[in-house]
Amino acid sequence: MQINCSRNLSVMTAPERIRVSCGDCPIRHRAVCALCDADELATLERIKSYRSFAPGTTIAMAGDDMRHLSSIVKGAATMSRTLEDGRRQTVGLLLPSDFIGRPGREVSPFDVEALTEVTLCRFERQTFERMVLSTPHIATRLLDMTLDELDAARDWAVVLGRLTAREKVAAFLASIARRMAGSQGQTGLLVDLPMTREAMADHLGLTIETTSRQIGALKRDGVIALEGNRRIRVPDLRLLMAEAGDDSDGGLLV
Amino acid sequence: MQINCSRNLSVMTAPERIRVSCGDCPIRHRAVCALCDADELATLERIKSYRSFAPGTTIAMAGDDMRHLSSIVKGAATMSRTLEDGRRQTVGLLLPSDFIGRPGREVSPFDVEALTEVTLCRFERQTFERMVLSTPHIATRLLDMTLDELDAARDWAVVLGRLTAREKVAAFLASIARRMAGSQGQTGLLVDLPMTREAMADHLGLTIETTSRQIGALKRDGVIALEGNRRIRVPDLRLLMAEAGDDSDGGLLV
DNA sequence: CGTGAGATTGACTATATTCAACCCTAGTGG
DNA sequence: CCACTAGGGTTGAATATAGTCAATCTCACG
Repeated sequence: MQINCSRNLSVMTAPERIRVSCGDCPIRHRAVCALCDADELATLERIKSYRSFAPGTTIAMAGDDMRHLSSIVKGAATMSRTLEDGRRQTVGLLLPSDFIGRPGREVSPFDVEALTEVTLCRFERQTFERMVLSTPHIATRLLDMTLDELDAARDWAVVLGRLTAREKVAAFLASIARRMAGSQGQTGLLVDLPMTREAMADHLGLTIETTSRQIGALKRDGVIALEGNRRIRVPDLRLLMAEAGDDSDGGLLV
Repeated sequence: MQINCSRNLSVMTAPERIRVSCGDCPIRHRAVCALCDADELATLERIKSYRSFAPGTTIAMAGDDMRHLSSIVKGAATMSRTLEDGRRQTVGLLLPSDFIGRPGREVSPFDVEALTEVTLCRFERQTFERMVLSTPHIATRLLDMTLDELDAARDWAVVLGRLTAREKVAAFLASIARRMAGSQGQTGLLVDLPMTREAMADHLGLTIETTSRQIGALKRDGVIALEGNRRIRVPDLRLLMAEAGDDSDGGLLV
């Protein structure tokens, strides 16, 4: 479990003990609490707790008891499954506002690992479950988020099942570009990749080598430019999306 | 769009006009209405309508307006996406009690096609949406079903991304065996396949030929036996599941 | 009995994997 | 200050797996 300083950790620090008021929360309007009114927010404020994880560390292992349900406030994590012989498949990329866990289940079906420094806003499971039952605003929002994730998971099935290696890589980069859109220079979109080639490969159902080769090919063809290993420039997002084998604008997101 | 009589349609009949009372409904305790009490059921009874589709026909096309949300009462259908160049990936196999559509969206993101004769129990979308908001029993059940489907979709991502062709076919047959478990003879489990090799291939991210070859290989190895093209006998389900590359009992279902 | 869709089989090919070597960069310690 | 190290990344050659193309089989149905 090496500590790789993705960007914001030049010195290894103890996890910061953040405590943000819900009103100032960066994911206030996108997370599971998005629809909550002032009263409901006050309740959440009382029962929430924060916890941080260093890059590369495990947030939950498949089979673990889930004592908490959480929202990602900051950072990126993966949800994955590993087969007995070591093959691994990432089944979800978790970004700020994404929800971890589900009401009514105590055991995590997947491994969850921090890619970068991750901050979670956590609720004790049973407390939250009670709150879901009594708070339609939360139940409704949770249903909506879950339906969105289901659509995304199904879109991803098309990527895994039918796209070529080049198309897979292009689809992934395009989806990251959309979700993590960095600075929009006149030279194009700057996108920080929150993960190694290995994590990308696990997400795409490819090997590291194939992933690397396809990134190289997209670079050679001018579809992307690299700025170090963890950052790409996308001169023309339309071009990148066209490489993803689906010219429509719908679908194909993580 | 050929009509292939999978099993129960020796003569092509006009779709039967069934009308079951909710109390007698075969999916009463598994569908979106599972938690409803007598009053709620009475309301559903008033607003529901039935519609049947012949095998091979289209229930909804990607991009279509969804005027209704439905539960599958009988039969099997697929949800799939087709790329411009014709590549197709099935993203979900729909069986009795499964729900089609989602509150809050007017347009279907996928094609939905009947594999066998399908009977739907339908609700006009906006009426149902209002009912979801006012009926926690429905909202709760819908959330639970959606979370289950999300888990299944993620499990399937592992199949698509990391299993070999043989493992994919075994995983699929095992999942069907579990969900459609037919008669449990002393010679093993009898499983009716509700689909052609092509539909299987589309579900597994393989070609027809590879799918056929792997079925042949599993047969030669005694893991399965064929009784015609649409029915298999599974002498030992554990053996079949072991072929699916995941020896655990969890996960790996459609 | 002829037809046609679905299924199987074979030969060849393309694509991604495997195995291995090597590069690059940042951090470490002499 | 510079050599050393290690993790991540890239590249090349050989290989395996699934795809493609084409022929053939099967069987329910007309």
